[in-house]
Amino acid sequence: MYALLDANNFYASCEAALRPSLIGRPVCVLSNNDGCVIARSEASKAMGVKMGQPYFEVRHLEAEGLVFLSPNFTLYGSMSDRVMSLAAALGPSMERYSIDEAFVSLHGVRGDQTKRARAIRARILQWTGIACGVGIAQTKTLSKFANHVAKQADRKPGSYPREHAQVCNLGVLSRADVEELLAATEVAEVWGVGRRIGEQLRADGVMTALDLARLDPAIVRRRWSVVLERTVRELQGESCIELEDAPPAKREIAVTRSFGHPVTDVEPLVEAVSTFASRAAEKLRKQSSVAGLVHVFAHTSPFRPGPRWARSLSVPLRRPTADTAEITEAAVMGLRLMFEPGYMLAKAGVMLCDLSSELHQQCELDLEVEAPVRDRSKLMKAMDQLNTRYGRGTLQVAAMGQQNQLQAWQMRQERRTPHYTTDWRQIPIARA
DNA sequence: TCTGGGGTCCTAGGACCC
DNA sequence: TCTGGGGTCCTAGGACCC
Repeated sequence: MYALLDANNFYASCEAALRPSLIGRPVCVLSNNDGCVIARSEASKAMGVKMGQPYFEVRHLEAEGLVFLSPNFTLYGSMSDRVMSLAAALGPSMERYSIDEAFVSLHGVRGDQTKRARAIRARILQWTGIACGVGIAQTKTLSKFANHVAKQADRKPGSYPREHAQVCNLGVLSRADVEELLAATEVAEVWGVGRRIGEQLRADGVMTALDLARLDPAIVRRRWSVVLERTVRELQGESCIELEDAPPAKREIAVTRSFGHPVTDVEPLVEAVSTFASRAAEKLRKQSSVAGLVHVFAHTSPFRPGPRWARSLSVPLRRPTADTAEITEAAVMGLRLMFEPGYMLAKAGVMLCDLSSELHQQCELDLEVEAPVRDRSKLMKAMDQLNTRYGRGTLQVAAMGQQNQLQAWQMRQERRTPHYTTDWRQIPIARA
């Protein structure tokens, strides 16, 4: 059995926990640069604000008392830590699925699981001010579904039977009762069914979660995919998706942002990309990985008229590294190579790919006896510790001058190590 | 004027090899 | 004069999640 615990309107709830005057009021949290709505309190949903809706479309609702807030991701992160540490009491192992959701294995947990979940839910609400819903069932997909029922029954009277509000345990229901709940749920609400597949399913007459659960997995595999087949099996009670209590290291790391105002010149872009690369390198070191490839991209807004421009470029690193300066240098290098002036750029980003374990890297370095590189690695660790303690950006790697960067890069090419296989002059410029 | 920022997995098709 | 077939690896793109 699995439990899925999910905080209600998480970012909006965090803000209300910090400022109790917001409780019960219509509140929306906006994305970076106040671009669009990324979280809504119940009262703001009732006013018709949609998830992801641009701020300028709903701004007029301020006059009706709707409060718009810029995001405070540091706050949400620490609130998440507190909620999760309390949720961990549900069972022997837990997977943090997102900032506001966790799957908990209930394997070996005895006694009344519904009662236990209600007690823990109440504790989380009392100690953090965050309200959660809990779904309990045989598989992850069914526990997601149970969680959906728990939340809807709580806030939309009449949607599902009242007794399932806040905590819904499918494990104690009869098969007929579970099917009744599935039949009352649109197919697109099922975890793993998105907009596209949802449309196709409806076109084929599969309207509810029960319709989907009654399909033959083999046919689903042929008609759609193995992914949807797994979803069907999970809805039928066959567990196909395991709990990942020790999350695998990320296979790629991205830092990307939309700009508050369009950017047309290369220098501000270099500054932005340097910041992204630096943040990405920090994330990389946090999971003790090194990257083999730096991917940098920039593009104009897809929503605005005017000439479109979108490019990206992959820069292979001489050797896998987690060094901020080397990664930043590669990203800026790539940016300068692909940049063309005269476009209103709306977004840019840096992605680190070909990630591998730092331990593996250490072995290679020991073989090479490259002391300066090991010292740099220690320097990076010290920098991360300082920045964790005194706040992000306390200590940064100073950007080298443009000419210096080009020269340094070219010099390295000339005396490149055997690990380096690609000549940057041959890197194709990808056009998107 | 103004439209988020991350991630994952799967598949199809091309390149390459024997 | 002749132009296969199967396996593997890689990449791009699509679909999904929050």
